[in-house]
Amino acid sequence: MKYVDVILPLPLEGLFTYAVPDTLAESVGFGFRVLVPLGKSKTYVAVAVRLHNDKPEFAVRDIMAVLDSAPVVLEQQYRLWQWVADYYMSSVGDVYKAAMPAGLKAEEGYKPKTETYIQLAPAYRSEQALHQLLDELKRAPKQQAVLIDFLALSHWDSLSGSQPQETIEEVSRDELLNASHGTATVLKALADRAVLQAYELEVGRLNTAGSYAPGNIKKLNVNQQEAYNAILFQMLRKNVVLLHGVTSSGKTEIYIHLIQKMLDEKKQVLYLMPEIALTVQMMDRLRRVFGPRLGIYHSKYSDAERVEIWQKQLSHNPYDIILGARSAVFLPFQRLGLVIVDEEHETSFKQQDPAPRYHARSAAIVLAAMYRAKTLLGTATPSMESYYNATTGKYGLVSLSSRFQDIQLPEIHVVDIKDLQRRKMMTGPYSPQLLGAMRKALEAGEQVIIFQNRRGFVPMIECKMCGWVPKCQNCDVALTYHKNMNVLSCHYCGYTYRVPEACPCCESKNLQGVGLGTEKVEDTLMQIFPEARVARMDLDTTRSRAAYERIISDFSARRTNLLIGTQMVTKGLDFDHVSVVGILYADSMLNMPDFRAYEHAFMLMAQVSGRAGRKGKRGQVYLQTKNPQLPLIRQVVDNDYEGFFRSLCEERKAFSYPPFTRLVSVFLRHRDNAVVESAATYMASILRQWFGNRVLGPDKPAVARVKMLHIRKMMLKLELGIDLKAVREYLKMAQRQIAADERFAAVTIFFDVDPL
DNA sequence: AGCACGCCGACT
DNA sequence: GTCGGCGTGCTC
Repeated sequence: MKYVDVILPLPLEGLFTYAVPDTLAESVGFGFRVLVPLGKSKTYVAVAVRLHNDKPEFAVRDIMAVLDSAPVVLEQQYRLWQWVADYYMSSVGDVYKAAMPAGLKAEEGYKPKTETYIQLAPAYRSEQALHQLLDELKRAPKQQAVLIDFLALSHWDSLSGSQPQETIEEVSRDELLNASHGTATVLKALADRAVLQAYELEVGRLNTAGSYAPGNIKKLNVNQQEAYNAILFQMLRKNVVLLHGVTSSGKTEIYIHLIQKMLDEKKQVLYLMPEIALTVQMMDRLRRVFGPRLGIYHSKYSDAERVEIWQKQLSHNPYDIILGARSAVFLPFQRLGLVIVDEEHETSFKQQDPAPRYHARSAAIVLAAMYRAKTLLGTATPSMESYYNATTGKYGLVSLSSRFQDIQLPEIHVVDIKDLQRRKMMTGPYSPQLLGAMRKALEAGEQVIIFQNRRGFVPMIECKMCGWVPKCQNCDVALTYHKNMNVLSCHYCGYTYRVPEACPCCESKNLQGVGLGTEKVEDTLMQIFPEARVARMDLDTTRSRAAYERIISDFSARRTNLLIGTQMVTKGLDFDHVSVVGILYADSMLNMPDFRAYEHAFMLMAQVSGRAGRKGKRGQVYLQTKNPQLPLIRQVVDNDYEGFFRSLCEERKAFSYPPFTRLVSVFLRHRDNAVVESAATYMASILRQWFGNRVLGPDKPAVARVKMLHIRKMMLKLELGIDLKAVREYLKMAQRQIAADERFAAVTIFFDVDPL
């Protein structure tokens, strides 16, 4: 008897073993999907990863079917799945779930897209029969017209005799209806008469648009060429190279040359971009050069499209370049030569909520190593970790400090809003300097970006009489007021509530908003600049791929001239006519109770400032803050990444934070606060036995209850060089020990390795 | 993750 | 006396 070990798409440890009936024994192999029963009534699509003859001790069940005739998961992919599961302490089943498009994991699964086509019934395929038919249709002029149009579209030269089969064009139903102005009814009448017949044809969803046009590659300028050469040189010795290039230094052009070099060597390239920044701009730029050799893989694309890309990558004719977000690291590659991680500092490369909580940058480096490929990290503001690795020599480092075509770095004006408020010179959250610059820019036909990192109208509502604040029933957070929908919404669980007319405590009607969200910015700026064409870009306005792309293309084409947004507007967008950027309140980014607050604030401000100024004109950035004296503000103004990095290093070293230590967060969740509290205390005591004062906490996180579950958090601070494998084993041991205690059996414990 | 099994409150 | 609430434990 043959057995097969499979991965189930469930958060279960380890593999499950099934028997392979003799009838299927020849048709299953590594990486094949098999249909298996689980429990009383469920069936799952599992991935076979080991075939063997070792009879297990437990009773095994038979696999029900083999779904593939060739592997859909390659050995290297499975190795990456194992690495992710191991390193990030999740099950392979979770990795499988994250890695594969839904269509490949579902039983009925992916349905090829079909289109209805029309053909002439065989009985009428002779000249004589056709003539007779057209004659008979004289009394049905609409039908006759549709038939004639059909014959024309299919190149069936009806009156001068039949055609050889090959020259007949397939005619789709839609095409025929469009061309003939006929109606579905008329077509149906012809079908009922058995004149025309419908049939279904599979059509691909994938874009094969454009043509491969390496001639469109622009020549590199001297600085770019130097950087390009330096990257190749560094790659002789290092597997990972960091390209630190200021905004507008032309990093993309360098990437394009590197990609072309890979194509010349018959290698594939994976180009990763942050989830949110996968812009039309980048797609267009790459497609103009690489045309049909480029595939796009992104969560905003339909699942069916993703299934087709997956299958294409397994075929004999895979895309040579994949431009994709995080999950594209899990695609099958046959001859990967280079991985580019663009905007490598972006935190959206780390998956936050469902497990596996993996960092796509790390996964990319591991993936590349498996193929003996190289990884290039690119950014204007390197992450702390990457820059540190570059300075210690673990990564190669290439800097590109001159801007393309002598575009000047933006001029950053620090505006002290504390002082202006005292002198009553602010118009709401706007300083006169910012408003003046905006007015000038808009009147000159230029564009403006305003950055405010809160969505909604106001992040909180408060009763002015008694101080009552509406909170979410399920989570410990204040509700955000959304004026457009006129609801209060919880940004943690998504629940919406009606806006109360009066305070439920004191019945006062004096409820007021506190704080500032993008909706309110939009509202007030439309009043101040009634002639401006305003667009807002935040989570609420970009739910669909179409909406997201429209906002960007409208602003690109200057159909809008004032763009308001959350951090979404900071990410890798290049616009040519933005002369003014406003950061309304820098302090909100600094007041986070988080050791990364400074890092994130610098990144955001540097990134959003980089949006200002293009060809020929120096951009103006207005940075409003109550603390203009902070060194961080100075570093942003001077575009002093080195200085920022040095001061951050000192701080991180002094307080033993990454990159001088490694962190693992431990979360406990339960619906009863007292239970989770004592479970956390218990777990901390277990962990301290092994890890001593490396254990911090347990603490209540900033939001201590989400979706009805109370949360506790501990942190492990581990010195570099510690045996991480052993650490993970101890953590799992502690987890098992908690689960074995009947009081805590229902407490969910999970880990976040290298938390952000 | 499902889903069945099982043990306690409001109904015929 | 039962219907059904969800808390617990298992699935090759």
